[in-house]
Amino acid sequence: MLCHDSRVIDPVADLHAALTSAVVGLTGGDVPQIGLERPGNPEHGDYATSVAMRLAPLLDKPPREIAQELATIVEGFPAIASVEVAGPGFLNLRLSDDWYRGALTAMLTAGSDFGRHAPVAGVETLVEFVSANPTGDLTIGSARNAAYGDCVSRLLDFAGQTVTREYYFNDAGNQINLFGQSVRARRLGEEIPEGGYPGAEIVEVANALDLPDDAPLDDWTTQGVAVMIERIRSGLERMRVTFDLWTSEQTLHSSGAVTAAIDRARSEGHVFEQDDATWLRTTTFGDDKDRVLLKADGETTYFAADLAYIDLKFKRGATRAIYVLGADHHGYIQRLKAGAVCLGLDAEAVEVLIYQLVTVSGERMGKRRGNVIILDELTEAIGVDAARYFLVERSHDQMLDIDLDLAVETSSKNPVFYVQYAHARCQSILRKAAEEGLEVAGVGPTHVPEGPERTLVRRLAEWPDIAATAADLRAPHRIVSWVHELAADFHAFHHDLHVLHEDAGTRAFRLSTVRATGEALTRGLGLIGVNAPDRM
RNA sequence: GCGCCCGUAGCUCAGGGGAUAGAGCAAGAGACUUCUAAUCUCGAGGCCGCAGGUUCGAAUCCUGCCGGGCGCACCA
Repeated sequence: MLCHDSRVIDPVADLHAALTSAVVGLTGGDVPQIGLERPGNPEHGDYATSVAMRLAPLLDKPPREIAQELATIVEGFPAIASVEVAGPGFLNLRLSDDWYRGALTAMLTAGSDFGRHAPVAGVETLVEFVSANPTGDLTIGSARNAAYGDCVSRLLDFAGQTVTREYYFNDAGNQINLFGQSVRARRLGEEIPEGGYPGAEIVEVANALDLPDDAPLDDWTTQGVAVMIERIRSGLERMRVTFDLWTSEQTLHSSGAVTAAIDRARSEGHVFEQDDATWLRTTTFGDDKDRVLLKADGETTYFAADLAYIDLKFKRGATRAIYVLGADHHGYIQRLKAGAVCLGLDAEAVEVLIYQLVTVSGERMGKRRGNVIILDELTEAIGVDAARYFLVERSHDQMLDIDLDLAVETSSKNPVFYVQYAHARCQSILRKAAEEGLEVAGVGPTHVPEGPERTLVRRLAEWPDIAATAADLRAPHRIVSWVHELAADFHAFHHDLHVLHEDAGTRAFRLSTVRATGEALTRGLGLIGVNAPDRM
């Protein structure tokens, strides 16, 4: 596990801390990285550490000898039932009943906050995502952006950061002009212009507008954008993705922010004139080529607005600006970072997350390919829960193929049902316990035998580390994997053990485990925006 | 040509320095008098793309190659 902040309630971190104190006892201060992990092989204990091997060069002693000395110290800890030196110098730890009961009590006490980090002062993270131009409905690619960006936001929030979610939309320039012309053409029954937008949604937008046929193009454009933005917003909301801020590119121009940003970069000495255009010397800071800010015709480029927008993000108080972009935009990373430095900002505070492209049943989607799959179609076809689950099931670094035939299938092949069903089962047991008056308060003093109960509690105790690591790595798919493993452990537990046992002590521990599992599934699924139903 | 991502079981993938590399699906064999069998159990399946290097230890880190995807605008 990684060593995370100890302000989180975390039974495993407590173990880590105990081990650290033992190491300090040996070295007198120096502490190497202490790896503490759950071995795959049960013979290697509940947890194992390789710290003795890392300590060997430091103390100039054989690893097994160091492991033996550590074992003697650690053996006395109440959380530890037994210690064993194994292999080249591993320390295999077996946890005591005490630890299992304590861990379960701790997670039930923390409830939905188990694993949540206390607010970190001075960290204001701005996550800008989706940001698709309002010239059409959101495609499957934007759906991945929405799901991924939203999950990253939830993860960072859970990790104690103050998160603001922002949608930036382009409502100026050529593409938007074409959009406005397309809307008007659709309404008047004329041919859409060359390079215009042929999508069916343009017709719907056109028909929603209350404009006379001879209204100026600007009106068609402005009102068309407003309607399109609302379509996008409500679609995202149905997908449980909401934003704190909607920022228009137009306002950056009209407020003078774009001009101000160019002036600022100029005063920092990074602007130059060439071929009648105004350029930003981004190559000074690692970009492939310099970028134009003002074209020869005097128009600003999209990048000029980007520059103003970066400036705005930090002026509003963000300490970190995260961008979520598709792989086809990876070339923007250096450009954005270099742009920030040209404004006197810190490149490290600009973080660009790239997700790989999405295909549907093996085919790449494109607005000009005529085979577009829209976000709304996806959620209607397979439901919001399944859509969100599948969209973040794989690493964002990995290409994603959504097999619509498979995704539509509502069988046990579908992992989201498997996980949700585990939660429904938990609730079912808890309902029955309540109905029959079999509820018991607390974890109880019972001995916890080796078996599914211990396996399940160990899994549950991983949560704070899983959540913190997923946030650090911006990797919501780790939450998905974990939740699936938890469901599997629970199904096995449920199959092997009768929870509403006649012995009150046994019942107390098992009921507590079921409660903790139900909460963990709700919490974990919540971080990926998937519901945990009480009945199925 | 340059840059980013990927290459692990038949398929889709997990695995961010540790012991015998994991999961789902597919294919095979079993388990329902039960708090939901929408479940569980067991077996089979692998030059971790190739070659070097770092390390006590590499699927993991470094370098080079091979293969696939995506980019490289005074477009947005």
